Formats: sequence, C-alpha cells, structure tokens
Amino acid sequence: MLSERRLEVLRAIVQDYVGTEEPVGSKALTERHRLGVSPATVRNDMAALEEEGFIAQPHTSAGRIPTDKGYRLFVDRLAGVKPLSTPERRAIQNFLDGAVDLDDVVGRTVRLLAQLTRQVAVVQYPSLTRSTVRHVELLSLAPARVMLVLITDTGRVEQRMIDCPAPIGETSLADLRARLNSRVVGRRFTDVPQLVSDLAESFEQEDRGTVSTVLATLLETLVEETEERLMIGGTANLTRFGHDFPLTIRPVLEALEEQVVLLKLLGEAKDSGMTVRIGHENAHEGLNSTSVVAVGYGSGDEAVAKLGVVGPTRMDYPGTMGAVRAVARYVGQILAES
Amino acid sequence: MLSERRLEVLRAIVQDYVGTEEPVGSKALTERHRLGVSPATVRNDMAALEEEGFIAQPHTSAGRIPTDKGYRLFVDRLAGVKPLSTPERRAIQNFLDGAVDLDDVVGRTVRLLAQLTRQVAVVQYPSLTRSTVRHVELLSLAPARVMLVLITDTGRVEQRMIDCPAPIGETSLADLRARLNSRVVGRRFTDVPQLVSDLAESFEQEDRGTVSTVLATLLETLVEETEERLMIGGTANLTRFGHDFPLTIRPVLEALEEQVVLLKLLGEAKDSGMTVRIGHENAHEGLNSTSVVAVGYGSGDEAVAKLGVVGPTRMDYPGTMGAVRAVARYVGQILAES
DNA sequence: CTTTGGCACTCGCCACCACTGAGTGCCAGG
DNA sequence: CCTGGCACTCAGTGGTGGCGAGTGCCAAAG
Repeated sequence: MLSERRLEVLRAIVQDYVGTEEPVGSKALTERHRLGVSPATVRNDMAALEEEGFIAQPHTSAGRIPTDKGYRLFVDRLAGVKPLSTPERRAIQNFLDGAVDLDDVVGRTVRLLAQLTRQVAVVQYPSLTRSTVRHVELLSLAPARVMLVLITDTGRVEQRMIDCPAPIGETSLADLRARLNSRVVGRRFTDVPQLVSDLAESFEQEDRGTVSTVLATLLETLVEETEERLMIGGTANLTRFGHDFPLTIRPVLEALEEQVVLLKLLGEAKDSGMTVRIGHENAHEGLNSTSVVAVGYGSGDEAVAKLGVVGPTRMDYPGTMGAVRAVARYVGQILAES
Repeated sequence: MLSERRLEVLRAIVQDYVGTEEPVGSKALTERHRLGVSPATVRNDMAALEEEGFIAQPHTSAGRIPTDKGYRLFVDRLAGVKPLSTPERRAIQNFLDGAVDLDDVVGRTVRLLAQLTRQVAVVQYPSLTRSTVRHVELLSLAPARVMLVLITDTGRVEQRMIDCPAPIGETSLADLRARLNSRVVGRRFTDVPQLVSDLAESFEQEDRGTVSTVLATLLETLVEETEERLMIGGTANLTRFGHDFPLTIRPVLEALEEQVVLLKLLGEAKDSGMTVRIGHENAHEGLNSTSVVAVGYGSGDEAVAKLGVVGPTRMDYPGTMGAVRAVARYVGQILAES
C-alpha cells in the first residue's frame, strides 16, 4: 500500500508534468510543492512509485513522467472534478441558447467544448434508439412517388423517397397517414415494427403493395437512423500535442475521421457518470497516447447520447472533466426545452 | 520572354521538387531529364528563371524550388489535366452509386476525394440559392404549435418549430398548406418572398397573426439555408505536409474549422471551369502555403455547388486536377439521377 | 524504520569545430 | 549561345568536451 505522502508525490508529479510538459525531478518537486521533506526522501518515494509502475523515466538521469497507470490512480483517487467559474457557466449558457435547430445545437456544443478544453471535442447526435416518433408525414409528389418524412422528439427529421409499385390515391394516402400516426406517435422506435405489422391488411387490395413498401421504408429508416452520427471539432488543438508531431498526430487524425471508431469509443463509455479512458485503455491503437473523457447527456434523466473530448494523456483532468460535465448538463437542458 | 527550353527546365524543376520534396540542382536535373544540354547551361537558365521570380533558393548553395509564381506558370502553361485511369473511374462510380441520401452522397464524395488526392477534401452541399421548393408541409403538434417542414428539389429537408401567437384550427392550417404549396412549389427560393407577400391578408382576422408568423419563419428558413454547409475530410493527409509541422499545419487546421473561411474560399473559385489558387493567391493568411483546387458541380448544366481539395503548394497539380474534375462529374451525374 | 545529507555516476543537451559535398556564379574558349 | 573549368559558399554531418539535472546508494541522524 502506498503511504499518504507517496500519493501526494504522485499528485505533484502529475500536476507539474501537465503544466510543464517536462519530466519532473525530485529537487524541482520539493521546491514547487510544500511536501515538508527533502529531495532525498522524495527520491525514495519516486523509486517506490516507479517500482509499482505509476511513473517512469524517459531515460536515466532524467526526471519522471506519469505512466497511464499513474494517471489512472490520479484520476480515481487524487483528483476531483474542477467546477467551472460562474462567468464560464454563463458564457456556455448564452452560447448554447442561441441555437436554432438540432444541427446548430450539436455544432455549437462541439465548438464550445473544443474551446473550453482546448482539445478535440466529439459530440454524438441524440440517439434515436431511445427516441420516440413525433410525427410521420407522407407526401404525394407524383402519382407513384411518395415522400416519407419522419420527425423525432429530439427534433430530428429524416426523409426518404419511395417509388411505389402502383399509384395511390390522395385519400388512401391520407388514410394511411392518419392510421400510421395514431399508432406510432409518441412510441419508441423499437416498438414501431410490431405496431404497424398488420396495417397493410386493412387496405384495399390495390393499395396493399404500396402500403407495404411505405411501411418497409419506414422501418428501414428507423434502423438506419439508429446508427448514430456525430460531429467533431477542435482538431487544430492537436498541434499542441507534443514535439514529436507527425508520428503522434497522424494516427489520431485518422482515428478521428473514422466515425465508426469514434462511435465505438463513446459507446465504451459508461451510460451514466463520467468515463475517463487513459492511453492504452483505449481499444483503438491510434489512440494509445490519448485520453478520452466522455459523459452521457440527455433531455431528461436518461442519457440519449454521449459527448466528450480526446486529448493527450498529459491533460488537465480535473479541468477537462469539469468542462465536459458542465457542457453536458447545459446541452441536456437545451434539449429538454425544445 | 522565356525560351522554350527554359520553360522545359521549369517544368522539370516542378516535377522533381514535387516528387522529392528537396531543392533540385542543375546536375540532378540534367541526369533525370533528357534536356540535351549541360548542367552549366541549365544553371544559366535557372539564373534567368530566378531573375524572373519563378524559382528561388532556400539558401545559397542549395538547389532551387519553385515559387508560387513558378507553380502558377506551370499550371497555366506547362501542365495538362491528367485523366484518371479506367479502374479509378470505375471505382469512383461504384463507390458513389451506393449512396442512399444527400448526406451520404456528400460524405462519400469527400472521402473519395481525400483518398484519391491524398489531400484534404472539401465538398459544399448543393446550394439552395438556385434550388426550388419541392414541398412545404405544416404539422400541428399542439394547439398553438406548428412544425414547418421544407423540402427542396436537391433532396434536402429543413424543419422549424413555430410557436403561434394564437391557436389555429386544422382546417385553416390545411388551407394555408394548400395555398402555400400551390404558390411556391417548383419556384426558386429567391422568388418565394414576393409570391407569398399577400397571403396573410386572405385569412380570417383571428388567424392572420399565426399565418404571418408561419410565413416569416418560412422566409427566414430559406435565407438561413441559403447560407451553405460543407463537409471536409482527409485532414490526416496534412501530416504529409512538410517537415516543419506545427507551424505550417496549425493555421491550416484552424482555417479548415472555420466554415466561413472555406465557403469564401470555394466562393472565390470561378463558377465554371477549374480554379487553382496557389499559395499567396489565397486571401486567407493561414492558407498561404497551400493551394486550393476547386471546381463547380451540378446536376444539370448549372453548377449548384463546388468541391475541391486543399494541399501543399508542392502538390501534383495534373493528378489532383484530374481527380477533382472526375469526382465532380460523377457527383453531378448522381445528383441528376435522384 | 524513516529521513536526511553527501557523493559518485549517468547521460542528454549544447556549443564548438572541422570536414564534406552539392550546388552556385563567373569566365574564357569552342 | 553552349560548355567545361574553377573558386567559392554554406547546410549538413559527425566528433569532442563540458555542463548540469537527476539518479541511486550509503551511512549517519532522528
């Protein structure tokens, strides 16, 4: 077991390293933190910490830097979440309040988060799996051409063009629209398939083909839209990464372009509470020298999607976690209002 | 005036420099290109080219590299557009054919372009200024709450929530919907304002407030949506930029995050034909060491939007131009079909 | 058992230096 | 106008030595 002071030393190392980006030695530590012991003692502690794998030396005769394991301990036991200042909170609210639609909310959120944390921000669009249907609209554009518009409670709109096997009359279409809506409005996506399964049967023979096609398209759209989208921003902050650019930054940029990777990344985060994944804890190889701080957000109690930031393992965890949490809360509020 | 051979020397310099990324000297030139003259002669030519500002030396006793002006001459008079190979064309078509909706088309295009050119790709969404209205839908969600859905001929859908000053009945709403559609469907966005200007007057006193609000929102949406969106991809390719990373790459990433900057960038491109902006020809400072190759694309004859790539001034212009042109053509086809 | 000061050692970093070689400009002769 | 020759420049390379931050270990003190 590590003594209280050794933890204190680790905390000091992490803080200094995050601040200076340079390996930190025993002497510098005693000078910058009031540990109340001599450098020699700190050296002993550092040896112990290294023994346990919390810190490491880049090369002999250099200071120590925290390992992933060290950061993990720091995050779990030594660091709190640093709340934002009141002006910051106000700025967030003002900025997000100006949003006009869902795209705008997500866009603003991603910019805000990037600016606040000075890191790469990732915001997932509110998921549709837990969403409900607000309205289904059918428009006849041509005799045998129908447009399906799906509106969700999170404010998202999706449309599909449908080529019908046979022309359908306006009245039949209006009929279908009405019946469809009476069955699915307010219901969850996942419940829709069984709610509409028998709908085609109640129509005239001549319209059944078309109705089936429309229903099939609706279900397809629901499934497709359950695959989630996301937005990223602040990639310019990657330039603050380290000195050894090309090698570090390249795989990160590549990973960030793969929506699939990012979705998986966010998906791995716990549904509730903040998740911090440090360095090699990230499954994706390109992100082995980055940490991901993610948290769920939602309009009500339930999280409907996640957002977070990606940055170097050497990041200001308390500050970042504070910003991420605050932004998630305000976005949740905004969504609840609309 | 520059002799034929001197132009040939310039071409050789550009080609070699693009290939090797290293300043090219007179001896290397005569070895790798059959110029039929000695290094000494080439040196004289180079001196002349430098005098005219087409090439420069990073430092004395180093080879020459092309200047922006040199690239300009190369692009204008020495380089053709290198057509893609048949397999490449086929790959493009296959890849784009799989797209299911507009977002998907744009997304695939941007990935394709980034991969093909190994540079940063920028694709503007089909512009709405030249678009027409396909349908306007009004949905009553609550007594005094209406949702406006706008569908364009390019397949885009926009929605707005409207809080009405007074409740409006279903019949009045249906009436409004019908009249609205009969006036604006098939019309250009720019024509809509005057087409609906007198519409409110024909309604009952009690509904006029709501009708005006709805119309105002519609116009607002049209204006807002005329501000164009775009998608970028391939930022990982920036790592191939040069050796002096942080300084070069940072402003570029920053510029790329500013949609406004990019839109202006594409906006500066000619409406028809390909536009190449080299280095300082770009208005934006952060892009002073990049070149932009852009071209309009559209479903018919008219260009409805633009796409292009951003890369180092030291890029393979013929190849890049070929790829950009080919992709634009195929996207145009896809859009025309849907 | 912990803490401390002392001490020898390691090793990355930097400044200095000389050498090498690619590349240049110039010039005189074909 | 082209060419070969020649002197010159200068970035890059590699070797050397001193500096200093930082370490590990140890013996003595608390």
